[in-house]
Formats: sequence, C-alpha cells, structure tokens
Amino acid sequence: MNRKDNVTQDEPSGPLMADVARLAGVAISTVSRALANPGRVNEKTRAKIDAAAKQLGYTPNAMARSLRVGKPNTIMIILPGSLYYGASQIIPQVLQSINKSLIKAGYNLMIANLDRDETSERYILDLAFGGTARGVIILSSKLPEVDGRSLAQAGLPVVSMLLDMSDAGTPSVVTNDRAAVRAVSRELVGLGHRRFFYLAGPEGNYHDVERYAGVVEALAEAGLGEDAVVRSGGSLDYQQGFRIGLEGVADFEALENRPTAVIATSDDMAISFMSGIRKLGLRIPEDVSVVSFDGSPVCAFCTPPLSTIEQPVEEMGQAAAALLLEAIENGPPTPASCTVVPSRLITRESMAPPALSR
Amino acid sequence: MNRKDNVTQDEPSGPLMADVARLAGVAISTVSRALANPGRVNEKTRAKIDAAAKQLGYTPNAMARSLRVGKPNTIMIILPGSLYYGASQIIPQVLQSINKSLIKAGYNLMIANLDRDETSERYILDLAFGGTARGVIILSSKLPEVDGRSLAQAGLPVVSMLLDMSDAGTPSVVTNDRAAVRAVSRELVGLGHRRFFYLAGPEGNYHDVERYAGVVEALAEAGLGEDAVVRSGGSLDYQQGFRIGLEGVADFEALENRPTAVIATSDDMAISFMSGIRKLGLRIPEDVSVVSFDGSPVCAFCTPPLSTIEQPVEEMGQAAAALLLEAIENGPPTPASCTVVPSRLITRESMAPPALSR
DNA sequence: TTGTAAGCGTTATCAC
DNA sequence: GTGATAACGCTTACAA
Repeated sequence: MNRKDNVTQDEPSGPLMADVARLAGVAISTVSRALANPGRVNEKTRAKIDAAAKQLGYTPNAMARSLRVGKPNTIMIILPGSLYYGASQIIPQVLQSINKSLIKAGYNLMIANLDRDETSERYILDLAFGGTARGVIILSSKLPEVDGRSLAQAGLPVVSMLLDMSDAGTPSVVTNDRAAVRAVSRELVGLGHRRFFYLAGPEGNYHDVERYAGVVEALAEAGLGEDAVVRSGGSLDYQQGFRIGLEGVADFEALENRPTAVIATSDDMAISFMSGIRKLGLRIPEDVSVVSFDGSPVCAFCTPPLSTIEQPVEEMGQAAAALLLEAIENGPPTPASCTVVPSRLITRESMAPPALSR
Repeated sequence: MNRKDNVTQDEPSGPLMADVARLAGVAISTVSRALANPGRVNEKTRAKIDAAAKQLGYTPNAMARSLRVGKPNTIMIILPGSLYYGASQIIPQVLQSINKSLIKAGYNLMIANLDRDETSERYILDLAFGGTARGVIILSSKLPEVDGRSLAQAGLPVVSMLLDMSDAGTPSVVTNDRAAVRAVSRELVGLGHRRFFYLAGPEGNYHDVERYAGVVEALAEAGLGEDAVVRSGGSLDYQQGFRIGLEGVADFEALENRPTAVIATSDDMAISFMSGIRKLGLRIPEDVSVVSFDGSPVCAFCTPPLSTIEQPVEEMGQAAAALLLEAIENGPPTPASCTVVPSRLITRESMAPPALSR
C-alpha cells in the first residue's frame, strides 16, 4: 500500500519526513539536517525543504526522534496524593511555573500522582525506567520504590521541591520555612505575646518540623521555654487543613490559660480556626492574634484580613526547573545542593498586641 | 561494544528485551509475547521469562512500543492560560480526577497550557501532530490553530470540559450552568427579592452567557424584566475574580436603588464582594443576600458562610475521561454528545429574605 | 553539501 | 509454541 494512500487509511498518520524529502527532491537525511541544523545545509535546498514541509503541514514525530536519540523530552512531576488544599493554590502555581520554564527549554511536562499505594509507585517507576522521562521533579517526601526498583536507581536527574531532600542526595528547592516562622514569631513576641498556640500539620513532616522549630527558636531568643506554646493538630494531613483548624478551636476553647497568639501552619487551618473562634465570641485580633503560612490570595478577604507567610512558588518553580535542566546537561551537583527561596510575610489585620498588655 | 558493558557507559539505559531473552534462553519475540499476551505462550517458558525480567529489573521502553504500535499512550490536557483562581480548586480537582481515570486505563497525562500566544499553540499542535498524544481533553474555549494546522485536523479524539463545544463537533462534558443559576435565582425570588445584582465574568464567555441567561429566565418566570438585574463586571477574566468583586462593590455602592440580592458567577467574586460590602457597613444577609458559583470549600468559612453552587468536578473529570477513552476505542460519537452533570446548591447563611419585605 | 545505510527498542507477520 | 525478520519514523556516521 502506498504511503500516499494514507489519507484514506483508517489511521491517518500525517506526512512523514520521507514525504517532505520526496516533495523537495532531496534525501531524507537532508531534510532531517535542514530541520535540526539549518546551518549545515545549503541555503537553497533548505528553502525548498522548508517550503515542502510547510506545504505538507509536516510535524516531526517526537517519539521516533526520542527513541533514536535516546533522550526523551518529557519531564515527570510527581505530586503528592492530593493536588488540592482548601484555599491555597500552591500546587497549580508550581505546576504552571515549572511548565512554563520547561516548555521554554523544549520539554513537556507529564504529571504523576504519588498516592501511597503500590500501583501509583509502579506507574511512576515504569515511566522512569521505561525511557519516558528525562528527569523528575518531586513534591513528595519519599522516592517511589517498589520490588527492588527505586527512582534513585533510574539514572534520572531528580530535583525535590518544597521539601529539603539534599541530605538524601537529591538537590532541592525549598523556602525558608523555619526562618520565616521564626521571624513572625519574633514579631508576635515583640507585640507582647507570651502564650502561643500552634496549629500543626502531620507530626514529623518536614514542614511541621521546620516550622515548629522556628517558633521554638524565637521563643528561646525571648527567654521563653517550649511550655509557652501549646500544639494542636499533628495527626492530619495538610489537605485536611480546615478540619485541623476546627479541631484546634475545640482544643483552644478547652484551655485554662488561653494563648493570645496563634500560629497556623497553613492558611486553611487559620481560616477555619478564625471562623470558629469568632463563633465563640472571641475577637481577632483583640483577643487572639492569628498568622499563617502559604500566602493564599483569599487571606486578604478574610474576617479580619489574615496575615500570612507567602511562599514564593513562582520562583521556587523556576529554580527547580533550572536545577533540573542543569542536572540534565551536566549531571547532578555533588554534593546535592539546597536552594532556598525566602518567603515573605504579608502583614494584615489579624495580628495585634494582646489585650492584656494594653 | 557489548550490550553487557552498558553498566559502565556514561548513559546507562537499563536492561533490554534482548537481555531478558538471552537470560531466559528464548527469542526476543517470545519475550515480547510473554509480556503482552501471557496466554499465547507456554506456561513454563513464560515463568522463565518473568523470572529473568524480574531478576534484571526489566522495564519495557514505552516509546519504542508506541512507535512500533503507532499509538502513543499519552493524553494531553489543555488548560486555560492561568491554572489558578483565588480560592476555587477546579483545575487541580479536574486534573486529579482525569489523571486517576486515565492511569487506570493505562494512559499518561501530559499537561499543556494554552496561553493566548502563538508559541503555546504551536507547542500544543506539535504534541498533537507529532505523535505524542493519543487524545486531548481541552478546558479552553478555542481549539488551537496556527499557520494552517488546527487541532481539529490532527485526527485525534478531543473532548471538551466545562465548556459546551458540541455544536462545533467536539463532544463535551459540562455542568448545568444555566439551570443551576436559574434555580438559585428562583429561590431568591421566592425569598422575596426583586432587585438583583449580577457579578459577571468576561462578556460573551460561555459560562457568563449561560449563567446570566439562568438569572433572566428565573426573573421572567416571576414576571420580572431584565431591568430587575444590574450587571457588574464583564471585562475581566475569571482569574481576576477578586478584582471583579471589589469593583462590584463600588458599582453597588453607587447604585440609587440598591439590589437586595447578589449573584456572583464565581466564589472569588463573592468573597471579595462580601468583604467590601461589610466594610461599607452593610450586613449580609440582612441587607444583601449573596450566592455564588463554584463550590470552593473555603466558602464554608466565610463571613457569613457563603451559599454556593458546587461544580461536580470529580464527576465531570471522570465523564470526560470516559468519553475520551470511548472515542479512542470506537471513534467519536456523531453527532457530538454533550454530557451534563448537574451542579448542586450548597445553602449556607448568606441568603435570607430582604429586609424590606419583613 | 548531500546521499546511503545502520540503527534506537519494540511489535507483528511470518514460517517453522 | 517459538524463532527469524521486517517494520515504526527518525538521526547520524560515513561515504560520495
């Protein structure tokens, strides 16, 4: 069956390089060169080829190319179990930022979702070992690993985002969780607060460890012990932020000597917490100051407008993409680097001096 | 150079089918069969092959497979310019839902971002015509098209989500924008409201047309004319929801005879609008009722808790994926179908009878 | 500068 | 039931 017949096939596959070559009256390899290295071919023939390609509406087959070259142009991004939180747009923003950077460099973004089950891990590993991915950006804490195969052994450049995994040899891009929380805690101390309430993410989680450490360090600086802060939450995931906040309200209410300042480790927690606290008849910030982490735009419209530590997602995405591209070009940095992009506190009306100290 | 040496190469490429064949003492083609059609090969040799494959940690090369078979296993999802809104998690939820369905069917999800520039359109078309994608799910209004190539001509199954493009021949999955808004408008009329304020998305946009029509229809049923509703917004994108709401506050304030009910076409609009309205000293719902569209979880924690029409993103994602898979199997439905998954009104405290009617 | 030909790692069509 | 062998669409030595 002739190639030219393919218009009438049931599976039309578009014009091939061979078609372009025929139309331009040159060899197929010349077409390849003209398209890839326009410099290494006669100006005149190149024009002929370009014309032929345009006329046929030719698009090179990316898979054939990748197969031959041995280097796919797909980057895999491994996202945590759930892509969405209550209000923050961290994941979509990161996705967008990374995608933009990668496209500019000629790569495609394939998304993979790392649930905690074997199926999804196996799926990811197939992508990695099956020659589909050229590199990986991971937003989850654990490198996929199942029956002997581990992402670490796939020979692929891997960059971690949001979590610092540089100790484990994976170059990372994070924000300064600890320092940012330390700074805002310091600010609360400066306002006169002496008793704190901390809304925690899952205990042991990187973010929670870092952020809590920030609080404790600030307190220590002020001569306060860890008993100046009572922790709430700790068992639920960040995706459950609203629930953590709500349960926090109950914990808070039950407290004998109530804290005057609340540090929430996500906007979701703070938002539901504030809502519950106000229902209790307590005022924010008069009775209790609140500050949180993430920087969701919606915080500006909360009652009252919520102070929040804004994560530099855009920049982190760019940095991660750059790091990965660099690793693809020149191999991974040794030792694994950790790029930290600072967060920025957005001060709004939810923080004030405690009523008692007035 | 021997294949076995590849451990020491600079670009280790993992074990090949040939390696498995050698280890199992069979021909390559037998390995291929054993892995793909385990039924069509002797039980004993299959076991040998499986063992060899496992021992070597063999993962088939997906691109070589796709190239040979002529059918890639990647689905492309085309997302609108900006992935994130102020508070709603529509895009990430859709992404997650679709990804889940597709993975189950053996496909990968590649994301493409349709900005309004030629570069991104060309990029998408390259993916479509370049044999990378097997099918497309599009969440944007316009099919990419640049210098002669149009996604419509790529010979790929396409399914539209959120927007009804079935008239243009693209099977679609949408929610019942119009009916849902009509129902809630009816409810407001029932509460006694007679003057309405409508916060609009970009004029002419599918969603805006549908939702506004819903309002007008409900008013007509109640014997009210289109003059019973004043429109605000209309020039900004949904991504700018917060700003639309804020500008809406100014419009509202300037009104002589103020409406008592506000219908916002996104949660973002409603959230910033409520915030602004309350700053004006007006009470919600006593002075003005508010209802919006999207169903962001954060609405539950607004002041007051916001009634919102919840989009069935999960179901729409599943439906879109199912439709696409069906189209891949058996070709697109003719005429193009339009699946509508109903939205659900979540009633909270932001709606009440107008003060005047009490 | 251009053409020839040998792969890239699979799958599928044949014979055996 | 299994084994050669020819594709899939492209790139790249190497030869001309």
